[in-house]
This record gives sequence, structure tokens and C-alpha cells, in this order.
Amino acid sequence: MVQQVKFGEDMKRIKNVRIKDVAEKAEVSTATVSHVINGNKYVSEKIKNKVNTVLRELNYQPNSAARSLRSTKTNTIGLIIPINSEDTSKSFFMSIAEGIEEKLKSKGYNLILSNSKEDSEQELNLIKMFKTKVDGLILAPTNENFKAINETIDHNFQTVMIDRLPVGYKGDYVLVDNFQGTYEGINELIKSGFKKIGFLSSGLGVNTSSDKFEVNKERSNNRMYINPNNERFQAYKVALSDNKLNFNPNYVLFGESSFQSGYDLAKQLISKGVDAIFIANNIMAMGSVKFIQEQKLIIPDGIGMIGYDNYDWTEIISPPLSAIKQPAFEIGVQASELMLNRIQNPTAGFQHIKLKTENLKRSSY
Amino acid sequence: MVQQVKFGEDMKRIKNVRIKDVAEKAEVSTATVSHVINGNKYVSEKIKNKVNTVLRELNYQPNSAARSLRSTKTNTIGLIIPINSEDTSKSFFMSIAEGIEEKLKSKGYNLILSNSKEDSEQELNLIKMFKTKVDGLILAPTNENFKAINETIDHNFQTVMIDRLPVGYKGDYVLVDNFQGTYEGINELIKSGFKKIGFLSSGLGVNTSSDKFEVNKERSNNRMYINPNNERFQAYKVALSDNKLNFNPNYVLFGESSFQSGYDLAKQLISKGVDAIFIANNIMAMGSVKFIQEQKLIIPDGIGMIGYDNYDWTEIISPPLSAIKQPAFEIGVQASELMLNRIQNPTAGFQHIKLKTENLKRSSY
DNA sequence: ACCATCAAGTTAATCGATTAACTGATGATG
DNA sequence: CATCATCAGTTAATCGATTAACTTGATGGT
Repeated sequence: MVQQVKFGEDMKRIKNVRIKDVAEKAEVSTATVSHVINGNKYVSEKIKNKVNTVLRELNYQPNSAARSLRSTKTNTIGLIIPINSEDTSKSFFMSIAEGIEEKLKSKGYNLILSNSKEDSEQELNLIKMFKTKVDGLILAPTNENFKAINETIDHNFQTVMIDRLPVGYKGDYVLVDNFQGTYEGINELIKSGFKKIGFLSSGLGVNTSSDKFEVNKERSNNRMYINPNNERFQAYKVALSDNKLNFNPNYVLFGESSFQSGYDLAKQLISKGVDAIFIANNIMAMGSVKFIQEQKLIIPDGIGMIGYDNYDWTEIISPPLSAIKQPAFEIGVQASELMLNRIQNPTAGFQHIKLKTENLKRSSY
Repeated sequence: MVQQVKFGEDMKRIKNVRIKDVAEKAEVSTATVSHVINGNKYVSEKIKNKVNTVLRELNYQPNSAARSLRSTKTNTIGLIIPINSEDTSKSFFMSIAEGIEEKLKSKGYNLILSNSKEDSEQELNLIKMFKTKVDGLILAPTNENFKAINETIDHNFQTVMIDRLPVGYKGDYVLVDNFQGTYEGINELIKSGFKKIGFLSSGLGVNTSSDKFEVNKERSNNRMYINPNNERFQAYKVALSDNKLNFNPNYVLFGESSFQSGYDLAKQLISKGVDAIFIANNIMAMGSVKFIQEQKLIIPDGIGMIGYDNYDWTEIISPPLSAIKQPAFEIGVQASELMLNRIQNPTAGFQHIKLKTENLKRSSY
């Protein structure tokens, strides 16, 4: 029932096949067609076959607006990731998105992708806009305005947080155990004989400066960390302390997430006499490596290094850089699973997933 | 008018505010509210203010399913990209997606992202599914089944192709001038004194093997290339010929897009005596570099190299790798612009955009 | 033979916003 | 003063699928 309709001058536009067209051609009611499609009421084999034949003949595709309107399900999930163009996190979050899309597609869901650019105002706008467009939201929250987010996300909305956690958030989430990986990494540096270990990272988010150096004695497992960078920093301090090494605030530098900043801060650390550097951020690691190479410092004899996340380049520099690898794709898969479960069963208890990092020992320590 | 509704056990669910609720509270008709929101009919200042106040008070958000159903606009654009997990193209297409999302968001549109995984069957399913969900489709088509795609994309659907082009496709597209960049790159290698230049690439798609080595005399501008890899290959041949160098089929290797394949094929080329390699693909370039480094070959004295696309790693290996850079983000921006234009004016003439690559001369030739 | 039950479809209300057609009031015009 | 245009807002049809409630005919137990 592909109808031709006049449109503009002489242009023709094909009107979509409706369920009514199918019903008429198959000589049944629209209800029956719907039942055949959705399989939620018994329909005899004979009629089912007839309808299915017509469905194929007309190449029918249900109008999803109508469907959503009536059923209040959009079969769509929103994803908000926070990437600045210059940022290291791009590839990390894109792998997460890939994992989400793959899982969702297999269950008949779609993914709407959006970028908050690490800006909490944009984030709130996006959340608001998503309200009537999606069945659920997977969110890597920005570092500010947690309260506002908590208010905006009401019970109309299934939510799964990833990578970071708003304080006081009650709900499903998938995080990476950044403490564990970092702790092990620092430990290994120490085992290899390094004693003056520098720590390089991008910012901790909003509540950074005041308590930046307040040592937290508890371990990751019992605590809810706001932010992966902070978690890594805590792990760094605990690992030092567990190895009876002094924590030296001069060996810790936070800067913006850029190549240049990595270059500059590595320079500073070296001038302060560190013998190894842990870099909690990919693009800063690149900047640091550049500086080290320019200085003709020998890795690992002159200086030890560990980076974060297993980017391509870590394998082909010489020597290959050891790294802590986050399971990005897997975060996406797990987050979608939580989401789909919650949609199916909204009253179930909240699920908290913490994925392990992988410690890739290469030749840089 | 936030209503509490019983839901399950004791759980409460907040029902969304409808336009009717707004109308009642503002003591006007739903039509008036709609006019205020969409501004397509004159409403007096007085009433407009009253309505706007209520809109804010109730934090009203239009139900987009209802809106789409009535207006037949979804305000959503679909994007299908073709990435295999192992593939080099991941970062390229993700940057395109970023550009698209940014542009669309600024115009009030959403982006549904999906991955065909370079599989034409999945691609067709996605296209079909998108039919009632989006106003338009931005597509980087797979290499097979062009005919099927052309049939499936009917006039219900605005389409913009990116990166690749189905033969015979009539419509908007945004491509990269791969010929130009490659041609210049090869030329520069030759100018630097290299004479036996190898060419490494991933496959050409379906119609590869038969005419793989058939030299095409025409230039890019007058020709419609199916596939960027092919375009690069053509440019390679033309550049050789323009420099009176013989084309040696033994110096050309196509393989799968993987690190290992890059490693292996570089090995083969070297053993065949090439003095420079042009690698049309990021991950294969990584593999090649790995092999070169292992062999302690000196770049560029021992061997010249040019890679494709400006990935992070190309800057920090020593020496930094020269590369042809595609304007990925810009492809996304331009494609979205074409799309939005076409939605506004469906009968306008088709637009064809071909973006220039950037030639990043570093120290590898 | 009688009524209850079930099986297999159908009828029609419904979701929420848009928008063509309409109403009533005001004002301009010859 | 009758007539018509314009203005500002309202009424109600409509988009297409889902689904609760209903119909109709068949089955079966006592």
C-alpha cells in the first residue's frame, strides 16, 4: 500500500505504510496485526501467516512515534559523555559508547549520543531534553552540580551512572576500580627499586584545592569516590604509606589535560628529582614521554614510568610503556545490561558494579 | 500538575506534565499553549507571559512522541558508521560523530548513533529501522550491496553520504579528497630522493581483485571514486607515472586492517627492496613502525615513511611520522549542515563537498 | 438441554501535541 | 449604519499504534 501523494510541484513523496493498510490487505483488524507483530495475544497459525505475508509484501515498519506515544516506551537509551575536544578521555568514552550501542542494538534498543563537554549547564539541558525521548539515561556526570543533577533525575527516568559518581547518588552504577590498579602500579614501581615517585594527573573536579592533600586512610572498597582521578591519587598515597615511603606533596602535580601540560609538568617533576612518574592520564603521558625523549633520559634505567589506559602508542614507543588499562568497552556493555534489567524490573535493588583494571607490564619500569 | 500515581507496591511514579495541564493552570486552551511554545501564531503579550510563567512553574517538557506523531518530524538524525573493533577507522569515525553531534545539538536535533560493523546486512537492517525514527540519515556506506542501499533509501528519507560513495548515488555527500593528499605525499617522497616506494593499504572492498591494478589515467576531480582506499591507490599510481617512475605491482600490498598485518606486510615490502613506504591506514602504520624499529632501520635515512591520519602516536615516536591528515570533525559538521539544509528545503539541488587533507611534514622522509 | 468457560478476533478509547477551521469581538469603510 | 476584514483565541480532528473491553461461536460438564 505504497501511496503516491502530490508534494510541492511535481515531486512525489511516498507515504509510509500504516498498520491499517496491512489490516485491510490481510482482511483482519488492526488489533490482530498488532498482536501478530508483538506476539502478546494468541493468533491462529492461519491468520498469523496471512498477516506476516502482507507485512513482508508491504515492507511494513511500525511508526515509532505512534508506538511510543501509546505504550510510553521509546526503546531508546540516552548517553551523555563529557569530552572536551582536547581531552584524553575521548577514546575512553567512545569505547564505552561502542559497548553500549552493541548491547542495546542486540536487544532492539537505540542509542542517542550526546556530549556535555564537561559543562554542567549543558548537561542539565541535555537531561531535561532526554526526558521524553528515552526510557533511560546512562550518564558520566560532570564534576559540578551534583545536587542539581540529583533533582533533575526524577523517577520518570531510569539512570545508570558510569565512570564517576555524584555524592549521595542512589542508583545503579558501573565504575572502574581505579584504586586497585593504581595501587598495584605504584607498588610495582617501588618493587623495581624506585623511591621518589612523582604523580601527574588532571584536575580532581570542583572540590579539589581545599582537601587535595588530605590523606584518606580508608581503602577504595569501603569508600565512595567522587572521581577517578581522586581515587588514583588516594591509591598513590596509600601505596606509598604501605611501603613506608614518605608522601612528598612536591612530587604531586595536577594540571590541565593536555599534551603541553604533560610536557611541562614532567619537566617540573624531573627537576624536583623524582626517579619515576605515574601519569594518570593519557594525553599528559604523551607530553611527558615527549619531554623524556628530548632529554635523552633512558627508560627505565634513568626514569621509570607508568601510564593510564592502553592506547595504541604505548606499544610502539621504545621502550613500550607499561600501563593500567581500563575496560572501557566492558563498562558500556555492563551499563547497558543494568539499564535493560532496570527497565524490565524497576523495583529491583540497585546494582553496583566495579570493574577491575588490567596491569600491562611492559618495559618502562 | 505533577501527579502521583500508584505504581507497583508502594512505589510512586511521577506522571509527566502535559500540555493540557499547562493550559488548565494558565486558563487558556491547549492550542494557545502550543502557539506560545512554537511561536507560529500571534499571541498577546499578556497571555504569552501567563503561559510562559506556568510553563516554568510546571517545568513542562513536550512529549516528543506525540509531537513527532502529529508533525511527522522527529528532530532526530541517524548516523551509521562502519567500525570493526580492531579497526583503525574507529577514531576517525568517532571524530565525525563528534562533529555531527555538536552541530545538530546547536540546532535542536538529536543524534542516534549506530554501527554497521562494515556488514551490509546489518546496515540494511539499521536503515530500515531508522525509517520511522529519524528525519534523515548520515551514512558511511559499507562496500557491498550498493544497489540494495539505493533501493532501501527511498524518498521518505533525507540522506547524506560521508567518506565513501555508492556508485550511481544521487544525493548530498561529503568526502575527503584522498587523491590530492596522497598524490602530494608520494610526490614529496620522490622529491626527497626515494625511488622504490611501497604502498600498503587495507582492502578496496568488493570489486577489488579484478581491476586492482588497472591504471586509471583520470584525476580525482573528474571521477567518482567508490572508496577512499582505492582513491589513494589511484593517486599513488598517477604520482609515480607523473614522475616517470615505473609502477611495480610487487610494491603494492593490500591486507586486513590490523597491527599484525601491518607488521607482516612491511616485512614483505622491505624484503622486496623498497626504500620508502606509504601506509594508507593508521593501525597498519603502527605495525609497520614496530617492524622497522625492531629491524633498527633508520628513518628516514634507511627508509622513508608516510602514514595516514594524524594520530597521537605519530608525534612521539622518533622520528615523528609524517602523515596525511583527514579533517574528520569537519566532515561531521559539514554533513550535518547539508542535512539540515536539505530538511529545510527538500527540493534544492544536491550538494557535493570534497574536503582537503592536510599534509603534515615531519621527519620521516 | 443449559449454562459456564474458553478461544480467536474485533471495536473503539486512548496516548499528547499540532493545526485547520471556526467564533466572537472590534474596528474600519463607503 | 450595514458590511467585511482582522485579530486573538478556541474547538475538535488528526497522526498511528496499543490494548482493555467486548463479541461471537464453539466446547464441555452435568
